[in-house]
Amino acid sequence: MDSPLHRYKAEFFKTLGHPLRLAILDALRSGPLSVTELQAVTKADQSMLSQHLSRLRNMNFVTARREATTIFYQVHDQEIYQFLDLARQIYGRQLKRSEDILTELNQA
Amino acid sequence: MDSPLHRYKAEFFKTLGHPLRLAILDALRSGPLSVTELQAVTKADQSMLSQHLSRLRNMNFVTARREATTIFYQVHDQEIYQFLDLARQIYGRQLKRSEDILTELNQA
DNA sequence: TTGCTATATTTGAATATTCAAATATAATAA
DNA sequence: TTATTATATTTGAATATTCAAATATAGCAA
Repeated sequence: MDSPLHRYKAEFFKTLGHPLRLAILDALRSGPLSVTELQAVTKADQSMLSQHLSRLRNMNFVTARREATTIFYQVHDQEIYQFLDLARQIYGRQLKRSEDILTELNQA
Repeated sequence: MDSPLHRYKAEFFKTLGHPLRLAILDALRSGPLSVTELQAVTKADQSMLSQHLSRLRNMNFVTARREATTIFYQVHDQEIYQFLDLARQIYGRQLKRSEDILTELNQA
């Protein structure tokens, strides 16, 4: 049952499984940004950013376009934000569950 | 911009970033299953399954209940399936893009 | 051409994850 | 009690990921 589909899907989620990559996607919510701008927003250094952008590119989360010497990144599919927001709702509820368990523990 | 929220969110996605863990969640779509049943469905061995179930438990993707000596797992929040299906749509489109690029390459 | 700016890639060490095997625990039955 | 079944945890080696530093490339201007 470890199908190629599950393997691909796992790669998809792994690509999202890094704080900086999530920060990059968040930064691109309001439109394309250059790498320099992303450096400013995310506080990550050039090499880090470039490596993580590369992974996001490979999974087609973002696309890049060159304008002279500057490269602008943008998300490939805006629906990713609907998806990320749904994720937030779900882990919000999962977090709440952890809190509930902690509360119970403290009361006992 | 590497906030605790991005770190938590990354953990959430990382937990989904494994083929067996995705297979487990898929297997639980139609209702709770025991570990033995999950072994049969996923073809994974006992120890593997237990370890991955443990990660899914830690992130509250699943809950376990004991019935005599058998332990049944179920998903904690059914909405996870809506979420996984949305993921499929998105990576479906992302895959399509890769295919398009390949087609272009072959034509050139 | 040289030099400069923006970005990408390579490299190797540090760290984290996975896997398989062995061992541990918990409930029950004999 | 001992044995059995179902599941969980620990351990260490194999593998993958991350990070930081160094190096490479691409476009442009002087």
